[in-house]
Amino acid sequence: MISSTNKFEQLPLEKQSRIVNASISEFAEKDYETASMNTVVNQAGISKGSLFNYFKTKSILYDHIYKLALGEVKAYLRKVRDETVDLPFQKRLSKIVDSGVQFIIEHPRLAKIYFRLIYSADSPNRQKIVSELQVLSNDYLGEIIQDAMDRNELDPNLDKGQAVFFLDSVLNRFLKDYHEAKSHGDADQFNRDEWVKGITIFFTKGLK
Amino acid sequence: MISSTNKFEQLPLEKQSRIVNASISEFAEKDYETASMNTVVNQAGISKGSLFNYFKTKSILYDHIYKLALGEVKAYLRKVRDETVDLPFQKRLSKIVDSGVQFIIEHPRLAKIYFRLIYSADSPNRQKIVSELQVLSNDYLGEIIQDAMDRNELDPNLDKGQAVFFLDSVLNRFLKDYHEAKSHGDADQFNRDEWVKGITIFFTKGLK
DNA sequence: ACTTAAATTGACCACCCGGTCATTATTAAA
DNA sequence: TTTAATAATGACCGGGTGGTCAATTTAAGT
Repeated sequence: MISSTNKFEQLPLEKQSRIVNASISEFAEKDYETASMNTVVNQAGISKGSLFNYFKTKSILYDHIYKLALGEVKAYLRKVRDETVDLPFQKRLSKIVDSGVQFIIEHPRLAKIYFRLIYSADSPNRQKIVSELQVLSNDYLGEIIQDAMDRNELDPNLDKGQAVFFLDSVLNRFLKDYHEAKSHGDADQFNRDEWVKGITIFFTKGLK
Repeated sequence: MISSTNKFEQLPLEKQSRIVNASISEFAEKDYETASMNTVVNQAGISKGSLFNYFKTKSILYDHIYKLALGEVKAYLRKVRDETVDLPFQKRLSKIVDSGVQFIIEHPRLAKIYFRLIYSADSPNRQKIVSELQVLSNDYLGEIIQDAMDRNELDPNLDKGQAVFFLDSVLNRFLKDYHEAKSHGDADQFNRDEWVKGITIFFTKGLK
């Protein structure tokens, strides 16, 4: 079976990266429906026919790009998870937040695509993609919560599903707000350390 | 000063409601850029020229509709706030969640517009609107948290800003997921009472 | 150097968009 | 009933879209 990106992958790497770069910029700036293949083509400095030769349709190109973005996100998460296996829950949590912030700073366009994918509604196959992400997040955060429960750092009678949900809600929302504040210039209303501390305390002790 | 919706408001009510209905449906189904004035026109059974006579531009029509949606949301929130002033924090919280769920059930299209506005990126004046909403939510949840702090139901040394943020994150995410599950048919994986209980416990005691 | 195969191009297609405005239909005033 | 004012219409405009394909350039094989 021949991948549909076969032709693309056989291109010289320099050309590939020009195309990927242009696509990332376009899908970061506009949402799926509004993003324009013409813009990608012009920015990449290739002809329209070529682009449609490499990627049969717009949605196939989008697929390629979002998988790329998602791959980077996953790599980050895996890394921080593996690097913190032996740390207590609070430390782990704060490292996760930290690495999320770091990812946003290092890959602002990929972050934009990621958040657009999660929170917006018009990407193709959105339903399937989002439920895949839910499973991913469930596994990831679930593992970290389970570890903490095993070590008696969290209540062993916790409803794990709910706990994951709460964690996911707050983490994603924090990173999203951070990302938006940063891209609007008015970041640094976020004192990162203070927020990380606040989040971990909140999760362990609640608001009482 | 004459409102730009003046002409529209002088229309017979039946015609108004046909137009509003069609617009709500369209803006609920598609996001701003993708929503089509032609569709609105056809669905409402009026001519294109008329619609553009009532609302000079697409973005002015959108403005009218989103303000309408927001007004309904605010009315709901005000109502539940006033009806629960004397209740303890936990009861209040669960009533708020309940009324959110109720709103989604009663006004699914308005809910869609609301969530699209919050989480999507392409509405006109999005930045301004979102920061207005942030202020609104801050005032609303801030008041409820302050009340609880005054009554010693919550830690009086809480960082109120952070507390509001956590509350807002979890509530919005819960309602958004509930809304999506419902519109995809697979609701009732949400045991409402259990979730409401879980949320209130989480907020008061944390996960420890 | 000649031929053949493959890659690249951009003019072109049908379609849809938001918005306009001369024309027509409706209502009110005389 | 005639006239004047107002409301409603939809063909039309310029522009942009995703996608196609005959023609051309480039590369490979002999």
